[in-house]
Amino acid sequence: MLLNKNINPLKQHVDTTTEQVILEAAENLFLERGFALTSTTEIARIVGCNQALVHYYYRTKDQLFDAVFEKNAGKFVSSFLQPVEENISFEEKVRKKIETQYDILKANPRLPFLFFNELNTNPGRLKLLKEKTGDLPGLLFSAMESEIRTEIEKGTIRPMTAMDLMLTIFSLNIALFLASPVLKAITGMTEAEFQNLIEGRKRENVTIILKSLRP
Amino acid sequence: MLLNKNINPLKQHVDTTTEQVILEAAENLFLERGFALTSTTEIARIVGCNQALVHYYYRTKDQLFDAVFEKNAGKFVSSFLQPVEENISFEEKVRKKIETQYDILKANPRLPFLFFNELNTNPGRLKLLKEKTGDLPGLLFSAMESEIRTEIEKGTIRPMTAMDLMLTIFSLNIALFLASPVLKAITGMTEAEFQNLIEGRKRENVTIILKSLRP
DNA sequence: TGTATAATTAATTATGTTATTAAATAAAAA
DNA sequence: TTTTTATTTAATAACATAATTAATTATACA
Repeated sequence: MLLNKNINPLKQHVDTTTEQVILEAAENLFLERGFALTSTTEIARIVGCNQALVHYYYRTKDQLFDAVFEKNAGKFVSSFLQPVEENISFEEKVRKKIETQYDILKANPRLPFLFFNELNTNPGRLKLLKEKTGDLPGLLFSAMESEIRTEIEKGTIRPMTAMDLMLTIFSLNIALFLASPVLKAITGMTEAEFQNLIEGRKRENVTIILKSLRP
Repeated sequence: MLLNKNINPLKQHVDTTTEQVILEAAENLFLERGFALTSTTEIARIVGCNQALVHYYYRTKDQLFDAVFEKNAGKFVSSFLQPVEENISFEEKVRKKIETQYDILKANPRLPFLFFNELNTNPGRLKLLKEKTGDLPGLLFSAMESEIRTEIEKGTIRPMTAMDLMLTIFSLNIALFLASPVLKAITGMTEAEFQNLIEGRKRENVTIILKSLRP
C-alpha cells in the first residue's frame, strides 16, 4: 500500500492493504449509521484517500456495502445456527445457545442495528438473505421442534413451540444492544455502568428463559 | 382543500386538509423507510401534489419528520409510562403492563423500527428525547424499584432490579415487531399466519415473564 | 362582482453524492 | 535502467434532492 499520509500510525501494521483499510472504515461507518447515511466521500475522508479510490477497489457503494453486510450478517446468522454439543441435557443446550449468541453480540454490539436497519428498509436484501440461508433455518427448526416435543412428553418443560423458544432467546439477546444508545441517553449511565449492565444481563437472560421453560 | 386529482377517492372524507394528507403520507413513508430514504418529492408524488407544497406547509423535511416522530415517539414512550391500577396484585400489574404495551405495538407495528432507527443514527434526536422525557423515567423507575423491593422482601418474587424487569418486558415486546420482515421472509409465512403468531405471542410473553419472576 | 388572501404550481438554485475518466505517480518486472 | 502494470489523484459528468421564488389558480369575503 502506498497510502500512508493521514493514517493513524497505530494502524500501520505493515501488511494492511489500502483495500482492507477502506473496508474497515466502511464497516465502521455502515455499522454506525447504516447504508443511506454513509457516503463514499466520508469513507475516503476517514481513510485519508481520494474518493475515487473507494470506487477503484469496490466499484460501487452497493458492492462495498455488500462486502460489509455479507460478513456481518454471516456472524449474526451464525449466532443462531451455532451447533451445540449433543451429549448434554436440554437445559444445558439452551443455556449454551443463549450464551453463545450473547457473546457474539457482545463482541459485535452494532450487529443487530445493521441487520435490522438494512432488512427493514431494503426488500431486495431480504430476498438475498433467504436465498443464501436456503432451508438451513427450516432444518434447524424441525430439529429443535422434535427435541422440544420429546422434552414436553417427558414432562421436563411446559408445552411450547420451537418458534416460541427461538423468539424468546432472540428477543432477550438482541434488544439490549439495539436499545443501548437510548438507554445510555435517558439513564445517563457511564460507559462502565453500561458494560456492567451488559455483563449481568447475560446471566439474567439465561435465568429468565430456563425458568420460563418449567412446566 | 383544493387538491383532489390523483387522490384515492376512498380517502376523500370532506374535512381532511391537504396539510393532513401530506402528514399522513409522510408518516407512512417515514415508518416504512425511515428519514434518510424518504424524499419530499416522493411524499408529494404520493399525495399527488407539487413538491413545493410539502415545503409550503412544513418548511423543511426535518420539521415534517419532527411532527411525525414526535407523535410516534410519544405513543412509544407512553407504552412504557402507561399507569396501571393500584389496587391489584403485583403480578396483575406486571401482566397489565406487558399487555398494554403489546397492544400499542400491535396497533403500531412500525413504531419500534422508526424509534430505534432514528435514535441509533441521529444523536441530536437522543438529546431532544432526554430533554422531553425529563426525569419522568427516573421517577417511574424508582417507584417500580421500591415496589419490587417490597415483593422481594415478602418472598413473592426472586431478587431482581427494576431495570431487569423493564428490560425483559421491553425486549420481549419489541423484538417480534422489529424482526417481522425477516421472519416473514425466511419462514415464508403468510400474513394470516403471522397475525396468528402475533396474537399468540402476547400470552407467551406474559407467561415467560410471570414465570421468570418466581423465587 | 371585485379584491384580498390562501393554496398550488413551474421553474430554478444550491448542494451533495455516486460514478467515470484521464492523467500522474509508485511499484514490479524485464 | 527501461518498460509495464498497479495505485492514486484531480477533474468532472450525471443525477437526485431540499429548498426557494415568482407566478398562477382557487377561495373567502366585502
